[in-house]
Amino acid sequence: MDKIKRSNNAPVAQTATAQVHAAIKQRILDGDYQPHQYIREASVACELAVSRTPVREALRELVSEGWLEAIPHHGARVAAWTEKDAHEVFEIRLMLEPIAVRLACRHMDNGRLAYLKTLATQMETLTESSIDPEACNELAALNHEFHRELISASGNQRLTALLDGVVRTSVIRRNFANYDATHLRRSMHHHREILQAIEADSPEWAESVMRSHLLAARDLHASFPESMPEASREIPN
Amino acid sequence: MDKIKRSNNAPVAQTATAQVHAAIKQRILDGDYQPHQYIREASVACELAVSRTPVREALRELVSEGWLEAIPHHGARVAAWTEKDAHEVFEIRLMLEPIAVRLACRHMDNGRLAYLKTLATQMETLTESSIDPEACNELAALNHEFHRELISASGNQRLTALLDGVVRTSVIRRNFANYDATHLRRSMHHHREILQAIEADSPEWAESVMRSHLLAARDLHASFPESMPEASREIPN
DNA sequence: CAACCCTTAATTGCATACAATTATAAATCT
DNA sequence: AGATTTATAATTGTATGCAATTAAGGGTTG
Repeated sequence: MDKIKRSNNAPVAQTATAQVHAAIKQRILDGDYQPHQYIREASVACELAVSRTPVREALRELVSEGWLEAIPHHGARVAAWTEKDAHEVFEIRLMLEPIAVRLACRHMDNGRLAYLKTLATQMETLTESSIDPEACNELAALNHEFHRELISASGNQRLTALLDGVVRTSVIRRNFANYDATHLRRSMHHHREILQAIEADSPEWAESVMRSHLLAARDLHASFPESMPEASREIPN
Repeated sequence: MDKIKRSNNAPVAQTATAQVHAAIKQRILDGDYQPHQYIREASVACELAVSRTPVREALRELVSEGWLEAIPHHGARVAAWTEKDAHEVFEIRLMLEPIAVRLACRHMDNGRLAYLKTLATQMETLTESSIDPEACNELAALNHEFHRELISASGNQRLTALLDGVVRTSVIRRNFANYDATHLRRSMHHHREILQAIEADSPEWAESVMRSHLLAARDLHASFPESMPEASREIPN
């Protein structure tokens, strides 16, 4: 009796607008649309065989989600990602996630904890095996799901939605291209330690580890200054 | 040589969509649209003498901003405000604003500080005079501007936008109806003390006062349990 | 009498046509 | 030749008409 889990809160591809929404987001993720490139309504409408109306609505949604930026009477273009953006996101995550984990200690239930453990195990298994691009994608997805589930346990739905938006827009390309074996192992250990702290019912411990986790990730990111030409890389954490 | 300040980042009422956006938001604020009431595209379009298209786009924007909630194939209705919502918002503000003020200490410049002082003075003047409804509106607006300007000084634009959204949706009715003279004086003192801490270049002090400020506001809010029937009141802080 | 199906009304979702605005570029004037 | 102006094309913004979906009410049937 597995409950259906929907990790992404994107609109289900039932209406045309939702389909266009998903399609454009995928193209941004895949790098088909490069930063600062304008997304023309007519082009997308033609390619996806729909009218401009659902395209317009999808673009508007993507703008409000931070994927695109709208210039009045000029259309929407892919949001570029600067070092300042990365800095801002880490600053915000450092304010929210550690305290969120602290709150999560109080509201954690066995089912969720078990799910988090399976996620951690899956990530560890992937880390130990070969590091092909496909595995990197999977690792990134699992990592996001882990963080999201942990935050969700705080019981604060607004907080979950907020962080979802903040973190999501920081992931342009889903790969761990510029990773570091040492960092990766430490990261996996952090995940385990957070779960152990929660089991030990020590909010301060869990909060502290999460803070270390994020600070380590920020440091790693700072050590890759502007290396990628077109789009920012995945930031492991 | 006053620089033009735009405290609200709402779309300027130039395009029809922006006008509809502003109009509906105002109606929500004024209580013309009550919680859980459906906003029909056709009605609004007729009343504002525009077509359904800009109405649709405005509604979609308001949904993404948290003013409305969309039910597929049923339209958008005014988001209701529960005690849980208020709790979540305070929890988030407590995570973000104190640290934001701490950061603001490092980036504060004289011009901004002077502006904050004038805001504080204006609020104090209003507090000392009579408490008519009009003064309450003005006080709430100044209070928002004060907090917003303070957070903005953190230098983190994303953080400013984030908090703007979180706080904004918590204000359904712009009044200080359920205020308390004692709280109000304490609140004004907090504002002054934060500015003094910043001038003294003491981030920890400023952060601590902001935390006290928010905790006091939360406590006040908790002491008015579900008193208002239709829409939530302004939460003074 | 209750449960089910079908019809109907209302509303949103989508497509197309047209208007308004702006960038581009050629042409003209100084 | 350089700057300015003006026409043109491309793109977004808006209006209207139609299709799809859903909720409700009346009718039918067991």
